[in-house]
Amino acid sequence: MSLPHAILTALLEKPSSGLELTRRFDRSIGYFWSATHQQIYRELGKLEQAGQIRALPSEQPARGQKKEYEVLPAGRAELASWVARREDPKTVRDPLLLRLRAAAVVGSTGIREELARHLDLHRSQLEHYRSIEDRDFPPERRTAETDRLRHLVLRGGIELETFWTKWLTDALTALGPGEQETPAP
Amino acid sequence: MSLPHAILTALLEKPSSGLELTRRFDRSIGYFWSATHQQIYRELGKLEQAGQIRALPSEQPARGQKKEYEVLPAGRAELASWVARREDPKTVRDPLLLRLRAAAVVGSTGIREELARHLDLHRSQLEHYRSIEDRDFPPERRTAETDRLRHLVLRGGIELETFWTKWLTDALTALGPGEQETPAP
DNA sequence: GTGTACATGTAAGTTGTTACATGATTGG
DNA sequence: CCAATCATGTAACAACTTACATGTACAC
Repeated sequence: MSLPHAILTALLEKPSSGLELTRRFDRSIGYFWSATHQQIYRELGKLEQAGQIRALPSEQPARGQKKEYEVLPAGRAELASWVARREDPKTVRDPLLLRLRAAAVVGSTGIREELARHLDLHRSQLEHYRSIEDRDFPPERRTAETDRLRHLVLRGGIELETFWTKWLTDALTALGPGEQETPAP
Repeated sequence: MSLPHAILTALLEKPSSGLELTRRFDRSIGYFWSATHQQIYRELGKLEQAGQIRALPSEQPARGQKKEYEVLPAGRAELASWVARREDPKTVRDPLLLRLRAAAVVGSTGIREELARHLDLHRSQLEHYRSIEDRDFPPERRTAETDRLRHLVLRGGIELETFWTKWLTDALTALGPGEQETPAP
């Protein structure tokens, strides 16, 4: 139940069309809640029907024509109530950890390369977050409530990627350099 | 595409019935890939049809009767190939980070309590993982390949929970003690 | 005119969630 | 016998994924 709220947040930050939202879900807000354009268009339709957003008045509401949305008071109220809601952390589902556990049973052939590849990906994501932090959150911009909150979210991303790079580095060390034996069938 | 592989791994570790699997998905393997009993029964049916597992011979294959499964060679092969497969880390979807970002727009009323609650949950999960580490992975049990891999997975859980407790502690400090102002509508 | 980027959408399938249904076994 | 627990399952829905369809605008 988070996608509609992600969209409401994005639209409050700046009214947008479906495709603009899609692009913003590929950076910024999408770092914490990803979505494809199909999900977004469908959800925009639902939110409009529910009276939480509306399309900005324009001449041609046709296919292929840009359609901008803005949040209505009902949408803002729903978002505020969601922010205050209690919701337990969702149970973890991590394919890489699971694969390592499977490797403990069927043998770890080929998994070293995969770990190294993931390490690269997480390292570059970490660098990317750090450059955003340098650009958008210099020390003097960390006093206003809004900026403090946004910076906290980014810190979450930075520390999460830091965790992954550290754990993957440790894992590669623990696995050792060479080929691993395969447990007998 | 990870649930079938989680089940294959669990069944290789120990042949089980659907309900036993469900219980193991509530601890151990479920710490990295959670699933409900409905998902598990459905997937067991599919895996059996695909010839990757089979029900151990027994008299009554009736409703209400326990049915144990074991992995067939085809299942083990599929699991091994999945372990060696490349798969990018899935894009992040974290409701709590998203909620904080929404709070930056509509105001953070009530979110402090929620962060404190999550901190408690992550702290106790961390303690739980640590007790498992003490029990199952004393230093002398970290030399065999299988044990090293399983320990790595657990370390992943431990460091992930460490990240959350640290970030949540920082977040509560940054938010300060009192009520937060609400941005004007 | 046509290829490319922009922009919105449909359709089908898989995975995950929630609620409920049914039968077997056992302790009191 | 009856309640509680064990055990397997159905059904309906919601969320997400993948592939494709359609139309507009504009540079060449």
